Amino acid sequence: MRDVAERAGVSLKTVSRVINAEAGVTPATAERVTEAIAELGFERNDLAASLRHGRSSHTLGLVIEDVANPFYSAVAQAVEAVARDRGFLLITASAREDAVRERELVAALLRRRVDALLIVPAGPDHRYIASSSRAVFLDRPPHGIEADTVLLDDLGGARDAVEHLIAHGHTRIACVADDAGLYTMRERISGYREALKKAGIDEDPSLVVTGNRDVAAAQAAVTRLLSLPRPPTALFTANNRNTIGALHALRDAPGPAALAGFDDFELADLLGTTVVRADPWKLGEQGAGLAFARLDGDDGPPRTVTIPTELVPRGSGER
Amino acid sequence: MRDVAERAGVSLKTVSRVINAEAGVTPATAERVTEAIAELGFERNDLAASLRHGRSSHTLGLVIEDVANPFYSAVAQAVEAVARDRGFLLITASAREDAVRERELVAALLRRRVDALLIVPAGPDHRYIASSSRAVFLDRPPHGIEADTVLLDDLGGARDAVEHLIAHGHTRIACVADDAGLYTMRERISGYREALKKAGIDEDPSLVVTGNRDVAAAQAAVTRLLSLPRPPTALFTANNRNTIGALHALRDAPGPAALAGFDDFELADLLGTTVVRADPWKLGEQGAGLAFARLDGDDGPPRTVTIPTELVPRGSGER
DNA sequence: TTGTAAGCGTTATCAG
DNA sequence: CTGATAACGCTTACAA
Repeated sequence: MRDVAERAGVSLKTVSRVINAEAGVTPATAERVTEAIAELGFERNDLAASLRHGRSSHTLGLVIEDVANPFYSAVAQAVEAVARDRGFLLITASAREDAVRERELVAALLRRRVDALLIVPAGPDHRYIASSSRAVFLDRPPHGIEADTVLLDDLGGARDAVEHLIAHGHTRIACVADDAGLYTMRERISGYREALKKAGIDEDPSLVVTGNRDVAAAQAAVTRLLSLPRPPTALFTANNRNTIGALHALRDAPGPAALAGFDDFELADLLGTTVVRADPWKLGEQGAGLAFARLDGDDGPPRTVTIPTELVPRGSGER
Repeated sequence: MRDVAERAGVSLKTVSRVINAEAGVTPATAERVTEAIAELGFERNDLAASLRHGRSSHTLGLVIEDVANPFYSAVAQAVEAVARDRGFLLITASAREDAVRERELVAALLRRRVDALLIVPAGPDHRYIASSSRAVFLDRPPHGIEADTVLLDDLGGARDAVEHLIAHGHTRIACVADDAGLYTMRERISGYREALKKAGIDEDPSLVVTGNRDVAAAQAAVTRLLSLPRPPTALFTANNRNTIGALHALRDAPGPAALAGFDDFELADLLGTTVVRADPWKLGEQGAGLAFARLDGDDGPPRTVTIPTELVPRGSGER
C-alpha cells in the first residue's frame, strides 16, 4: 500500500480512502491511485484490515461431524449461502464425533477470530466455549452452557414414524440407531418408545439395536434382527446411515419388512422408502440467522429453535 | 497480551515466548505467565501473529461448485483432511457454476491471504488469478494460465463405459450430459464418440442430449429419448445428476434400457447401476498434496495429475 | 534468562 | 480534500 501511495504521489490514508470508496477524494486523485493500484497489482490485506478495527474479517466458523454426510453437507451449504449473502466467508471443519478434535477445532477457529461459531457438538462438555463468544449449536444442544440452539423435532418425528408403522398393523417394530449417547438418538428412541406405549405395545429390548455408526454396521444389525426366531415385521431406522444399511439388509432378506426411516435421502423416492423428513437446509439457515442476529446486536437470552419434521409415505412403511 | 504481561509481572516478549513454547524461560516465570493467561482467559490472536511474519495463518481456500453435490463434498472432505494433518484450516466456498461469483470468491480468499487456493474452475478465463499465488485446479483445467491441475480420466472413463454397453450388444446408445461447455462434459462426450467410432457405429445426433444441469432436467431428457420413434436401447449418463435423473425416467419407462453412468453414487450398488467410478477423495487429496508441495518449496513447472477411472459392472449395463 | 524497539498492513484520529 | 501519526496484537532482532 505504501508502494501505491508513493507511485500515486499521495499519502497512505488517501490510498485507503480510495480502496474503501470513502467520500472526500478528488476524482483526479482517485484516478491516479486507481491506476497505481492496477499497475502494481495491489491487493488489500483483509487480515490486516480486520486487525485494526477489532471486527474479525467477516468469517463464520462451522464445526460439523462430517462434510461428506449429505445431511451435514446440506447444513454447510445453507450456512454458507446465508454467510455469503452478508459478505461473510465460511471456515468448515469436521470433528468426526471426536470430542478432542472438536475442542481443537473450536480453539483454532476462535484464535482465528471468527465472528461466530456454528457447531454440531460432539463433546460431553462445552463450558470451554467462552459464553462471550458467539456460538450457535446445531442439531444437538450444548452441555454446561446456555447458548442459541437449533434442533430438529427428533422425538416428534420418530414418534410419527413409528405410529405410522403401528397404524399399518405392525406390533413387532425394531429400532435401529446410531450411538445411544448422541442426543438425537436418545430423543428418537424416546419417540419410538412413546409411540409403542401409546399403542399399548410392550417394548421388546432385543429389537432395539444402537451403536451403528455407519452403513455397514447398520446392515449387519438389521440382518441379525431379521434372522431372529421371531423377527420384527417393521423397522424404524433412526438416521440416514441406518436407513441405507437397512435397505441393503432387506434386499438380501428372506422375508419382507416394513421400513420407516428418520432423514430423507437422495433416491428415497425412487426406492419407495417412507421417511420422516427434517430439512437440513433449514437447520443451517436458522442457525446462521441466529448468529447474525447476535452480530447485529441482539443480546436477549439464548434462544432454541426447533425445526418441524414431516412424514413422507412412499410405500415401504405402508405394507 | 499486554494485560497478561502486566499481571505476571513480565514483559510482552516473555508472554510470547511462553505461548509459543520457546526455549529460554525459567519454569517459575513460565508458571506465572501460564496462570495469568488462565485467569484472564487470554487467547492468542492468530490473525495478528500471521500478519507479523508474512505467512498467512495456515489456511487453504477451496472454491467448489456446490458443497451439497456428493462428488464435491467428498473432494472437500479430502482436502480438509489433508489440510488438517498439516494444521491448516479450510475456507470452502461454492461458486455454483457462476463465473462472476467465482471471481469474487477467489478475490475474497486471496485478500484473506490463504496460503493456497484449490479451485474447480467455472469461468472462461483465469488469468486474473495471479500466477504468483499458489493455485491448484481441480476437475477442470485452467484457461489462460499454467498451473497445477488434477483431472479425472474423463475421456477414458466414458469410452470404457460406452464400450461396455457396445460389448453387450447395444448400438443405439444415447449420451445424456450436463452443459457441453464444461470441460468434463466435452471430454466425456469425446469418449462416447470414440467408443462409437471404434465400433464402427454412426453417431445419431438426436441421441446426444446436453445441458441437463439437475436431476429433473436429466429425467425429462431421458423420458423424451425413450419416447422417440426409435428409442435408444442403452444410455450413457455423463455425471451423477444425469444418472439419477435417468434412473427416475427408467422407472416410469415403457421398455427397459441398459444404463452406464459416469460417477459412482451412494446406493448405486443397491440399485444395480453400472458406473465408471472416479474417486473424488483422490482428486481432493492429490490437489491438496500439490498445494502443500508448493508451500514446501517445490518450484518446478506446473504439473498435471490424472486420476484413473474404474468400470464397476452392477447389472444395469449388462442387459 | 529477560526486555526494548521496531515493524507487519491496514484504519482512525485529528490536524493542515 | 489531504496527510502525519498512532494504534490493532503479535513476532523478530538485538540488547541487557
